[in-house]
Amino acid sequence: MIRLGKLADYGLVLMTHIARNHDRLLHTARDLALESRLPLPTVSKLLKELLQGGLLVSHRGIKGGYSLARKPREISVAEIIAVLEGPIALTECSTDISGLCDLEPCCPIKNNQRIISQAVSGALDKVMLSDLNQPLHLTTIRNARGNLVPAIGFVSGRMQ
Amino acid sequence: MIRLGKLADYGLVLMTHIARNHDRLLHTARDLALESRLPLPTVSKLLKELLQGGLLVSHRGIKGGYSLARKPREISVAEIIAVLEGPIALTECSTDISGLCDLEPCCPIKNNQRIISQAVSGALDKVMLSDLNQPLHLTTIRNARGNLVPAIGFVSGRMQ
DNA sequence: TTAAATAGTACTAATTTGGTACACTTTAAT
DNA sequence: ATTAAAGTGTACCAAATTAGTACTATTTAA
Repeated sequence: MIRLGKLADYGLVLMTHIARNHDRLLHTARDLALESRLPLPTVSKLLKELLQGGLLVSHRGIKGGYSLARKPREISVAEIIAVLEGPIALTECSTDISGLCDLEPCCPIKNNQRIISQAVSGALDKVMLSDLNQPLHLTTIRNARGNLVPAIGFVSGRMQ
Repeated sequence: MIRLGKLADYGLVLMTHIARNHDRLLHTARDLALESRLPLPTVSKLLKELLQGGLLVSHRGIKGGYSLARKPREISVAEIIAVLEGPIALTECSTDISGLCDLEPCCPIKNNQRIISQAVSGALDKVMLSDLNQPLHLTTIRNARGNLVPAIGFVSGRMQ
């Protein structure tokens, strides 16, 4: 399974929550922890990282809190994941940093792995935070080979 | 970083190698280990799993070995990963198996997470094993927002 | 019959990840 | 000025996952 760490998952939860309630100016770590049912230390840690990643802005001191640095439709899922888990890459080989792989000078599939990574990151670049707020509904259909493939559509009601 | 385990990475290496040399009828675990510079026990383990996943066929006994179950252009990277690491899903919530998440009955972003997972798996469904053999070349260009995005093109020479 | 190969199971070690604790800084309200 | 509520930074520990290895059984061409 291609895995996204729990922390990145939580981060998506928090960002979605802030985006969904963007009428509220500031969100404190405490409130977000309560509302998302996540432990406060973890929430604090995540908000800190999202701040450092430039996805949130903060106000310190009493009556402080966090809010989105940009509009929900201008923040991609890829960015959120990149901030919390580093650049999206499936293997060390596929990052831009050299010297991590001892086979590097002669590795014949290095570029191919990059292609795979970029396919993933390209897909996640297109999913914006605002998309996560919309009541999208996922169904599956069968393609020519008989495999189940996803189909995304809108539903009329607001999901809870 | 969205991570693919080392073993799945190795698996891609092995599959690519077999696809590249599909003129050779059978590939023994020993040969593949030598050629890929991977430890034999690990290679054996992977080939076994790829066999059980229906991606390889095997011939037992002396003069035995493995070969592809289908043509390289009919095996997707998504399938290989799914065989080695289970169904592609970024979090437990996004698999089809219910009951893994205690927030499930009221989790407002469950479907959204599915969408994210499907974006990834949809992207990897389109990358076939045969694509990994082609001398594709990856470059980056800047998009409207000034971010680097991937661009894939063909190169004239065969890379080694 | 033998040797070379795959097939299956179980275990151990290493790494990564998740989570927590604690001390420091900032700032609105009193 | 003081206080209390909030964010900020660092360091550390525990748990879960993953990687890797060893060993045994089975199959089959020569």
